[in-house]
Amino acid sequence: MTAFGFTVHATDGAARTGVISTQRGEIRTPAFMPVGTAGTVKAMFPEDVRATGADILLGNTYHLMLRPGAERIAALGGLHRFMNWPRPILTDSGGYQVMSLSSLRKLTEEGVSFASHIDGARYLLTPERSVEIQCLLGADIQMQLDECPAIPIEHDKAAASMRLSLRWAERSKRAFEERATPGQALFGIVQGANYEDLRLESLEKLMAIGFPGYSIGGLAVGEGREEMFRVLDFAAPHMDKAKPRYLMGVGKPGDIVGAVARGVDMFDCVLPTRAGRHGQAWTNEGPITITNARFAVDPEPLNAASDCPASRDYSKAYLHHLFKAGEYLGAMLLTWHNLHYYQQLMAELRAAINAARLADYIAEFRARTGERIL
RNA sequence: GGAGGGGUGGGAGAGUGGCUAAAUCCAGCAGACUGUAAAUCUGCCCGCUUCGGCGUACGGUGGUUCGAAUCCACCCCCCUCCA
Repeated sequence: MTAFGFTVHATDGAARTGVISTQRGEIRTPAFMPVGTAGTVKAMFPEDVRATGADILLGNTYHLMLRPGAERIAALGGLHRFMNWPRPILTDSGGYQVMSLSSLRKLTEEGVSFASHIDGARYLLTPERSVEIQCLLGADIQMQLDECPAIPIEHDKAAASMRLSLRWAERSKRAFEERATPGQALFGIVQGANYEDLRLESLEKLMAIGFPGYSIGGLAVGEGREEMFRVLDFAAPHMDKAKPRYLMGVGKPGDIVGAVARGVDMFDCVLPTRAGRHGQAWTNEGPITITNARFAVDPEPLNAASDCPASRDYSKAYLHHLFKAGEYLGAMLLTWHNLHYYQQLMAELRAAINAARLADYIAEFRARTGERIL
């Protein structure tokens, strides 16, 4: 049994490369984790996800507890076996659904009660139950239940929310220590919206509780890139350098590049998969919408030099046609391509940090994509 | 030749006197998507526009009416059945 651990290999400014060790394998950081909410990275075979370069996937407490149910997955051998992904899995706690399903839930000190979006049945998700579910799933890295409020939010509301998440962090850790098996890890989540005093209070108290990794939650929720980077600028330097830092739910390639430069080690985002299903593809020159009329007769692939079949072996005209015709393969190919693009980006960032030339890489990235990265 | 039904915006198809530049769907054009209630959602979609409007428009012509896609007359075309 490999104990959970994190080793930093190289640094370049605030950025660093490293490896997270888990019982199911190593995670090269900075890492991008494809999102497999309901036990599948939508429109992808697990082996193809791995082939893009993913070391770890994200799964979801809320969706899996509703269907097929955490106990059933446990009875079937756990989530890894269930979805045929033998490598590490990180599970979200359901905290994001506190925001995204705000119309279907009720928040109390005890926890969150949801009316299932599937059949309306009521479920109570407490910090303890969330940990229990994540243990039943067999998640290698678990998240504490938290409240993820959208920005803008008034200071006093953000403070109350952040402190509730802190109390839930303590309860989550207690439950985790009772239940988890060796090799699993539970991360605490820093909240506090875009208020420096709240973020620092959250960080300090979370570190006092003590976690093997710290997530930054409640960003990319409406504040914009510049504001998100401002929060990272004042929060990241205070985070434990020896522990992985996970920026939850982020983001666009430009967001990731900027956050890596500020010392973030882990990311997840639905964007490459969702946008891929919706016809958007990231290229070295930035994102394109494959359904645009100009691609109808474009014989070039998305990236002729790529080692990803989806990027290299199909013309834009063909991809355009698949989307216009509503064919599944279009969504499959663009998802595949986008996931590969993201993993390629992470590999390039790691290589740049290891070579101590991240600033050059970012300048080059900005020049070719036109992205604004402060 | 007779009887009946019908011709509406790129397509399908509502509408049967004013609330109609005309529902809805599709096609088309563009945009959004950040710890996934998302193979989803939003906007545009006759022309011109200084975005307030202006012009033209529901097979054709003429008429009734303050007002017609809607009522009347004739004409043209399409479909079904009978001969």
